[in-house]
Parts: sequence; structure tokens; C-alpha cells
Amino acid sequence: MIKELAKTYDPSIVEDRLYSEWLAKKYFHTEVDKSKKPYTIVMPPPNITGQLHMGHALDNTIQDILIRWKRMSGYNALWIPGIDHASISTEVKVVQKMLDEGLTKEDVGREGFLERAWAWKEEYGGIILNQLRKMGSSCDWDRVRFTMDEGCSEAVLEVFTRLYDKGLIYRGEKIINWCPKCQTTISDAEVNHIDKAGHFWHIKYPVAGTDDFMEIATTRPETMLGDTAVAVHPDDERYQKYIGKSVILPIVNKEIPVVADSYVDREFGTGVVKITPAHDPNDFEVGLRHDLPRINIMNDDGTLNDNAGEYKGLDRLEARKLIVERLKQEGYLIKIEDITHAVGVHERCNEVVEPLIKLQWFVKMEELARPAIEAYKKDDLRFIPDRFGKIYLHWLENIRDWCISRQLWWGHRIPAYYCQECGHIEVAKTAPEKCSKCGSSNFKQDEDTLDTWFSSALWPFSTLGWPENTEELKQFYPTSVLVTAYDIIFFWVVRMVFSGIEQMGEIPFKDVFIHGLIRDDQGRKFSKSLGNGIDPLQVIEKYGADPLRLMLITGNAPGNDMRFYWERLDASRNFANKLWNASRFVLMNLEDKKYNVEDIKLTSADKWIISKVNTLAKEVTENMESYELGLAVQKIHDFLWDEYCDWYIEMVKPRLYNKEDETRDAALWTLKTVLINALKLLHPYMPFITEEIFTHIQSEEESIMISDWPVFKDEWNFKTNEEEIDLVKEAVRNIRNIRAEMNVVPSKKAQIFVVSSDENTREIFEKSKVFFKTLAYASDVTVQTDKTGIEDDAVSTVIPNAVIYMPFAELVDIAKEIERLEKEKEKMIKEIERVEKKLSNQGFVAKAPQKVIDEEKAKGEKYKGILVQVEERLAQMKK
RNA sequence: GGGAGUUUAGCUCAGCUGGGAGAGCACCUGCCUUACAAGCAGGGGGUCACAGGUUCGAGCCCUGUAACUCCCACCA
Repeated sequence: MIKELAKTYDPSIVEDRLYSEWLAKKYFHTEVDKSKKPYTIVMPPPNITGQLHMGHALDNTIQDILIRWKRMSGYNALWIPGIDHASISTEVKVVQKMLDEGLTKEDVGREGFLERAWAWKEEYGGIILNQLRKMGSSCDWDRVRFTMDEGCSEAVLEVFTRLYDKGLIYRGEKIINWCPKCQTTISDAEVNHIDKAGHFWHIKYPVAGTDDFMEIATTRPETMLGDTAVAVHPDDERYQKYIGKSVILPIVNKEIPVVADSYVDREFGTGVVKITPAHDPNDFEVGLRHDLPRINIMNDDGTLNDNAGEYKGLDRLEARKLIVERLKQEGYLIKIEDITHAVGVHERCNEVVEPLIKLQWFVKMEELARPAIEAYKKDDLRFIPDRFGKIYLHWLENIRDWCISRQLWWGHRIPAYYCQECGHIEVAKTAPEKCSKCGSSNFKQDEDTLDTWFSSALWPFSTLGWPENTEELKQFYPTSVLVTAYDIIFFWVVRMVFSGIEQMGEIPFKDVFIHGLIRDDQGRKFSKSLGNGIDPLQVIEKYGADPLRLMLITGNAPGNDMRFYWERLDASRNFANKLWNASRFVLMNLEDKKYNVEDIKLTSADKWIISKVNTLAKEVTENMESYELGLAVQKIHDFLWDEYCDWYIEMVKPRLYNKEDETRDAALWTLKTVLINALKLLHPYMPFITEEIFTHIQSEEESIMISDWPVFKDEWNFKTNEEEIDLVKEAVRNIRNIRAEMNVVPSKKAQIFVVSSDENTREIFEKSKVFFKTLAYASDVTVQTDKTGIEDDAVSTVIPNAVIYMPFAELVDIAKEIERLEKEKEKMIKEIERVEKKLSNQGFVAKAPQKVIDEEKAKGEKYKGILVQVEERLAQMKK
């Protein structure tokens, strides 16, 4: 049934309507189908606090393209959506909201707080998923998961207890990163190092029992309150005499030992290091080696504690000022040096992170990292582009134990239970009845929750039903590809890989497709503080989802960042408009009947465009298989605009306007068939407009979404017809070119003569006469073997084996014509020289592939053919 | 201190295993040709950062240099 298309394409109406239809028809839903090959993507779960931004838009567009393509290609394609509880981000927001009501966490208690957090999740958790629907995302909404839903929580408990039983999770007192603002531990990955201007304070530490002193330099003078030693390099001649002695810690007036440790760099600073085991990871290690006491001087909020004496209660930075002042007054301060140095800050709040010793839970990484490293080295795991694999490797090879406990309430509570009688720790999925040591039933569960990435690490299998051995798990694990930005490799990709290998015995995905970040038009990251963010929903409102998707994919190589320009959206929108109008044109002409291939006679032009779309299908598929989505869509774009619209439609118009034309049906069949094939190739990129056109233009299939992906067909491969039409196109272009040069208005038609002594060439042009009328402003076309009847001063242009004449007597300047032809002649001679030089190069002939040699030879022949014609024509004119 | 990336037309960027430099936008000229002026036709514009090397042949491979960007890192 032929249905007319609206005059203009209005994405806002079409998109919502089509999305609802797709939903209603359950096209997004996937059941296990063992007869098909599985193709699985799990969506990187956005935070429940999140709003859709350009990064999500890009990430999900890529996933949607892949999943739509594979679905059409006959795979059992599953795309699982979900959201992340995002422990710290959400907790901060909920706390903030309570603060607005004048409440604190302590006021409402753990239960009360969790109630509020869940309410938050219910209210805001689904917003971003709804926004994803606007993008056209074809994920299976019947399978939406949440990192804290029952199944995912079960998976977390299972993994925690398993790792604990294997000794891979342990509780220990170690130096951790502490955020005084958020009042929680954070992992190494959450610490950013920022270069900040600071000072080196050079301080005298008097050597006990002498008049000597040792000069130390520090960037954090307040930590001296926790110093328990001073260290020098064991081989440092300057300080040999002090090793084993003591120095007197200024202000505190305490004797601390001078120890020798090869950790000290003799070259750096004064070669003397103050050792504060409780507040520096290196000093902690030194402390262990020399059995030094650890003095914690800091409270959780960053103020100093009882151990700081008179500085107790002051913030660490306040105390620093006072201490420096006092050192100065008492003559201990030698100098202050200005330096810039890297300071660790919490990536979320930018607060300076303090290293502290705390009793926390850790995942032992070495054993888990090993197979994850192997997987990449054995090529079981592949990064696209590969350079990100090196980043992954480097991180894993230098990994340290992962601190997983957080002093937060929103998240998975650590399943460790402490016997209140004997202190024994039971780790179990449910609260133990009795202590296995003393029999007591008085337990208290650990107050802390897990790092939010602990649950995301299990995402590829927890979403498929693990720890149950579900059909989904059997069919869809391991997943096919993980699509994400490069900034999340450490947080997430690494942890999914080792978790998948450890729990499932298999990598969670074979391919990791890494894309870049979207930046503003000045190349800056989008950020709240800059206020330079662009809301994808606003873009969709203005341009539609298809143009946004196209813009995000076009001209962007994998892994590279991209700048956002509104102008680029104009280009995408214009393409959608072009496609819409071409389709309207086809629909206007199509009649409500079946066009059977058997009943029609295809012309060269028809075969040419069919052959082109056939090749296109092959190339696009190949590009997509290598994740070259930008290249693929560029080819589809160019085919539709340049070949289909600008050439084929224009070529076919005379046949359509003549109802008597016996090849009219062939033209219509070809118009329709080629368009449908191109639409299918384009559908993953621009799902809405392609569906809207598809359903109007044909009635055999109910939706393009579930139609078959075009594959290369041998019977659609028409090489000679391609060559024929290419020759015609060249002739037409030459004519247009000359007319433009001579400023001939299109309304002025000209008689065209094609003169060729080659029979085949004459035949081609005989068949193609009509194209010159519509495409090259010809009033009439005559094909002949010689110049009979053509005025000598006619304008001419040359193609291989033929000269084309246009009599424009009154417009022609013979001298100019000769000049033009002379130029053409020179050019040809140069080209022929170049080719012959190449072909006479022994090295080239011997070593270049045959294909390249043949191509060069063909070029040579072509240029020679043109040269002969040019020379002949020049001879005529000069007579 | 390590590592990675970028450097191609005025701007933003493509360029897949080495085989005569591309797109969009911008610019110039001419067209309201019955799908589309969000369009059509034609045009100008590039020592592919620099210097060497490998090769019959280099934007692409190797070495070095420069500038910019990013990541990692416990030099107090």
C-alpha cells in the first residue's frame, strides 16, 4: 500500500510515535533463541543521579547502532539496560536534600536515611532511561536492572563471600586515602593528582647531645607532630655519623631515631626525610621495616586530634600556619621554598585527600590481576583502538590492593558480622545464628558499605541472572562487546574483566570499543562549573534524534575526542531532509502495484545503481565489523546523496514522466529497491526516519527494524554497466564544466554531437542520449562516426574514444578554445609521461602487485585515448 | 619521572592492511530545472608539523626534533 509522506519531515511527531510502536510490538525484547548466534551488549549503567549528557548520547548511539545491525543480521541480539546506585554521588545528593530540610544523617538514622535514598532512586532513577528512549535506544526494557536490585545484591554477597573464603578479601589496617569532606575512604582510582603551588619548608631537627642539626624539607609541616623517625640513605656519607642517633623533634621536644633506609633518595632535597608512618604511604612502609610507632594526629574531618597537643581541634591547614609561625619564632625554620607539586584530591569533591591508617576491607589484587593480564596478552580480550590495551595492561601490572569499604550508608552493606562476645568475624550472605568460636548469638554487622564499583564489576553476569545458572547466562555470556569512554577503563573495565574471569571462568567480553569524549567548540570538557553543557534533549527537540545520532558518529575515529558544533547538526539535519525529499519523490511516482523483477527490463543506469548499492552493502558491513562506524555511515551518506539523488534520480526522470516508456517499471522497481537497501544500511544510524520511509514505501515487511540486513549478491554485480555509466557521467560533467566556464545559462539548450570511431562507444552514447537532455542541457543528441555536418568552430570536449561537440557559434572564441585544448593536451602528455615512467621502472614492474600495475596501464590507455582525440580536434581547429 | 595521543584546505575533522590527497562548514560564480534554496551546477584553496631513513613507491612504516593535549606516578 502506497501512503503519501508528509510534505516536511517532523521528527518530533514521527519519533515518539514510532518508538511507541516498536515498544508495543516488543521489537526490543529478546528471548533466548538457541537457533541463533547470540550478540550481547550490557549497557554501562548510568547513575541514578544522572541526567543524559552528550557522553551518554554517544555511548548509547554506538551501542544502538551495533545492536540494531546485529538484530537485522539475524543474531539473537540482546541489549540490557540498567542503572547504578552510585553510592557516594547519590548519598551526597540525598544528604544535601536532607540538609535543606534541616536534617542530618544522624538525625534520621541508618534506616531513615535508606528510606530516603530509595525514595530518591524511585523518583530520579528512571529519568535517564526515559531520556535514552528519546535517543531511539532499542534496549530490552523488560530486562532493566539496578545494581542494588535483589539479583545484583545476591551476586554481590556471593562474590564477597567467595573471595573472602579464598583469602582474596581481607580486613587490614593500612594506609588508605581519606576524604575529610566526604568522610569516607576512597580507592586509588578515585584520587586525582593535581599540580598545585605549594612550599617546601626547610626545618632544623637538632641532633640529640650535639650542636648539630639535620635539615629536612617538607610540604606538610603539620605532620611533624606525628613524626617517629628521621631517615637517611644507608650509603649517604654526609649522614653516616647520625645513623643510630636521635634527633629532637621541634615543638614536640621528643627524641626520635635516625634510621637508614634505601627508600631515601640522596639526590632529592636535603637527603633527609622525616618519617610519619601514620600519614604517608611510604613512611608507613619505612615504619614497618624499622618497627616505628605510628601516631595518628588527625580526626576524620581533617582536624587534628589529641596527639596534636595544643593544636588539637584545628583544621590541618590552620595548624600548618601556626606551626610554621612557631618554627620561625623558635629559629627552626631555615627557609621557605616555592614549589609546585602534585597533590592528591578526591575526584568527586576536589578535597585534598589525607593518607590515614584505618582498619578497612581490601581485595587482594595480584592473583586476580594475573589472568586479566594474560587474557589481553593472549588476545582473548581486544581493545579498539588497541592503544587502550596498553593503558589497561600498565594499570593491572602496577595494581595495588583495592580498598572496598566505604563509610557510607547507601550501597551494599559489607556481609561481615562481628561476634560481640569474642570478637570473631563471620562473613556470610546472611547473619549467622551462632558464633563458630564461642557460640554467642550476639552479632553486629559491619557498618560500612562496598565501593560502588564492586557491584558494577559483576554487571556482565549479574544482569544475566548469576549466581543462578540461567538460560540467559548460558546463551548470552560472555557478552560481545563493551562500549565505553576511555576515562572509565580503570574504574570499570579492568574490574569487570578480573571479576568475570574469577567468577565465570571466562572473560566478560571479547571486544572493548573505546570512544572519546565530547567537548565544547573550544575543546574543553563539558562541565557544570563552566556551564558549557549542551543538553541532548534540547538538540533532539530542535533537530530530532536521527540528526543528533548521525552527527555524533560522523567523522569521528574510534577513541578520539570530538568537538560539538551546532553547524554539524545543520549538516546532519540537511541530510535527513535530503533523504526525506528523495523518498517523497519516489513515493510520488510509485504506483500501487507490485513490481516484479521478472517482468521488467533493467537499463544500464538501473544496473549501475544496483551494482553500486550492492557494493555499498559489502563495504558498509566490512567497516562495521571493524567498528569503523564513522566510515560506514559516510559511505551510506555519499551513496544516497551523490549517486542516488544527484545522478540516478536525475537520470531516471524522463522515464518516469513518460507513461509510455517501456522501462518505466524497471526504473520504479530500481528506485524502490535501491532506496530500501540503502535505508536498511542507514537504519542503525538513523532509526526513525528510515522506518518512517520504509513503512510508507513498501508493505512486504512490517518494520525495517526486524528486516534483513542487505548482503552482497553476485547477481547484482554489474561491472560493465558501471563502466558505461561512469563514461556517460564523465561526458556530462565535461559539458557542464565547459558551459559554466563559458557562462552559458541553463535555459540555453545546445545541440550535442558525439563523434567516435569506436562502435562500442557509439552504442553506449546512442543508449544514453536522453541523459544529455536532462543532465547536460542538450536540445538534441547525434551520435556519428565522423565530423560530418558539425561546424568547425563548435565547442568541444574530449573523453576516451570520443569527442563531444556543441555548436555555440555566437559564443565561441576560437583562440580561447585552442588554448583550452592545448592545456588539456599538455595535461594528458604529462599524465602519460608519469604513467610510462612508472611502468618502465623495473622495480615497480617487478615488485608492485599486479592489480596496481594493471590500474596504471588502464590509466595510460585512457589518457592516450583522450590525447589522440585532443590532437585531432586541434588539427581541425587550426586549419 | 614514565606513557599515550594529536599536528592534513580558512575552521572542524576523515583517510581502513603503504599504490596518484578527501568530507562538512566557510569562500567565489551561475541557477527558484515540476523531490529538496536545509537545494542544484561549476570553481578556488593543502611542501599531509619539521629533519633524516626504509621502499619501485610514504600522509600512512622506522629514528629523531618541536608544539599542543591527555593519562599514570609515594620524590619527602
